[in-house]
Amino acid sequence: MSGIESANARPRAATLRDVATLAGVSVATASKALNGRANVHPDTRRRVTEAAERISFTPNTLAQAILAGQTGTVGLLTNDLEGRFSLPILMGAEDAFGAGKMSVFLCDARDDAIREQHHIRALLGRRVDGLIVVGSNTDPRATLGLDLPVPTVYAYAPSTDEQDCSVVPDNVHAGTLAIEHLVATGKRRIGHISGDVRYAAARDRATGALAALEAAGLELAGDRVRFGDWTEAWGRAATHSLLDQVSDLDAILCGSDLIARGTLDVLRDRGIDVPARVSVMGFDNWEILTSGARPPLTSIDMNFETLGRRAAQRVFDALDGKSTVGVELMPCRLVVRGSTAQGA
Amino acid sequence: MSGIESANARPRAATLRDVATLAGVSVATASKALNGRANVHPDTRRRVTEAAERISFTPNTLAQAILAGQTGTVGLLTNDLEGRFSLPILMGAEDAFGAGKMSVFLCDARDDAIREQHHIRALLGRRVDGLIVVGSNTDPRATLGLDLPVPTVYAYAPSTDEQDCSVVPDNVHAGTLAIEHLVATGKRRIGHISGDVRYAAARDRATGALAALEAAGLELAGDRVRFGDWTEAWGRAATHSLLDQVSDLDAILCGSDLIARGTLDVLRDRGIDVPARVSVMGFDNWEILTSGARPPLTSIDMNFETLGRRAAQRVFDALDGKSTVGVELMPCRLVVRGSTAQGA
DNA sequence: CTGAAAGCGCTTACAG
DNA sequence: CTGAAAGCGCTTACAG
Repeated sequence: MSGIESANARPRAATLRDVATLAGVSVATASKALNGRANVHPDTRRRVTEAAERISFTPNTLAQAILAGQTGTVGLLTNDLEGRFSLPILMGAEDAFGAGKMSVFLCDARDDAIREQHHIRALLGRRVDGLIVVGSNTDPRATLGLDLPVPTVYAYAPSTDEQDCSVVPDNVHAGTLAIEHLVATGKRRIGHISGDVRYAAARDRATGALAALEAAGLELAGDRVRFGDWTEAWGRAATHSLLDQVSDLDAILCGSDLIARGTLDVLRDRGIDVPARVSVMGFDNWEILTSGARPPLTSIDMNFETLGRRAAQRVFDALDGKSTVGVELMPCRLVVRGSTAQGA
Repeated sequence: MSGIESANARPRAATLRDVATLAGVSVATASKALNGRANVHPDTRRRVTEAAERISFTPNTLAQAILAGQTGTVGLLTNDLEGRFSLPILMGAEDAFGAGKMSVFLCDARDDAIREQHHIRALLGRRVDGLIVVGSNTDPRATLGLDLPVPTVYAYAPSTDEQDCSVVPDNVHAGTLAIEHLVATGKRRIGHISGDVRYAAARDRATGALAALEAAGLELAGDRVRFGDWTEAWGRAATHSLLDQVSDLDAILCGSDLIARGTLDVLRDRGIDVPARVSVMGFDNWEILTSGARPPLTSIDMNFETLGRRAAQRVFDALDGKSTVGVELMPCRLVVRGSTAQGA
């Protein structure tokens, strides 16, 4: 009873040697049998497989990796606390890699350079095959350096260095898409309220929107884009000011779904029918905000999963030597709901 | 020019042998020098350190792990698409493990048992030291089995098996906290609107709320809890019905922030002052919903980071042999805002 | 203080 | 078809 084994003794996981012994073959043969190599007697293979099954043998991927020089592992370094981007991107990456082929280390750097370096070292020590870096917004971010020993792809936020590989949503095109939709539904007096002008997302969406207005031969209602911040409160304030200035306003494009919620509230307060008199749309297609709105909010989806899949694909490409550099812009997608379409 | 090296040849990462050669010592000595072992001549240590620095040597954690029998790695298996719970839990876990000490594999099973098994196998193959399983809601979920070779902690959703270790938010207490706050602010005619009754979260919060009402010598306004679904639309519908039924209603406790948003909108539509005449609160403390509300919404925070830290702690405990079983309930936290407190 | 040797769990030529 | 040997990158007794 006074044995050396403690109550918490967890049995070491079964090893290939255990399997081999149980099956009465050498480790080499066991390895070949399990890995489907040719030149193994069917009976032997069966015995080995059964032995493996019996003791729940799971090959030690670490040992395999150390030989193969590849770990089947990717590091996803995020700065996005809410997981608004990271999780969809992770899912896209998982899909692209093929279920179970690659495992993903997720670390959160919390927009802190020190913590980021820390995580990078840890990931490199674990010999990840590649790195995907997810920013907290679409502003360009400092590169991790070009001398990283593994292919690195910047997702959502591009790297400042053109030699890096970045995959970001095409916010300019998103802005264009939005205006084209409003124009197609017959709107002509369109205003634009957006978030903090210091964000590239705000500026890019506005750029696309203004270009599309010009292409349609229209002018922006309210003289200028109302930049402010990414809040409902700003959406409300700017909507009041826009309505007061432009009496024949018939649509408001909002820089985010959150801002759009503020806009919808004010229109409702002032008894203005949406979408009949003024239609509204946002960006991000954040379901929690769009689906419960009155009416449900039309929005531009940033296609995060596609983004993640593409980022993973580019890690693969680099691994295959098909390295491409520069910023790749990913298309966004219009999702129409009641705030712009009667009866939608 | 027709060499065998392809354009994409990525140099193999530096190895301890490289360092040793460069420093003119044996691999064994290099290892000791770098790992701060005693009995290494200062000069030798310096030469080795410099050599390592020079060629950016990062020790191969896989090789170390294979010897140590520990990988310093934990698997986080989630089913929470939005990352609403997973990311904060991941962050809590990262903190608990100590920055850089442990790395986390994150996989999303998407509430699919097959995919879950798939990920488990992959994680076990990678010899994670432990597993944290995050559910998509607080309903008990099927156990992964008690014969897992590594300690497993269920977070957010408890395991159905009492022999497993689970860490979940105390929704009953959350309900109590909420009512106590409303009562403390002078409210006496309190109604409760909640989400889908099939969710434990809805039932538990109601249980806590009713108990607190009784303790305060009050009755639930509106006869019964209005269970429905987790949407703003339901919040609106139920609020209308509650207001129509209870003329002297002075507070509405909503089962989630989303429902509460619906409630706030209806109160505003009907010109009822919040919080002076009717105060409102929700659960989850989802900042995107609470901070922009009119007025900002008081809510109960589920303390996800604390939950994650605790889950990680319990993985540690199990690793140390201090294995505890059963469901651990974690306290929630009241966050007061304008919807229950004048001038807050 | 230093290094040769053994070994972690696996795979891959290479003999038999 | 099978197995002994070498080796991946590292660490840890054990001699010197």
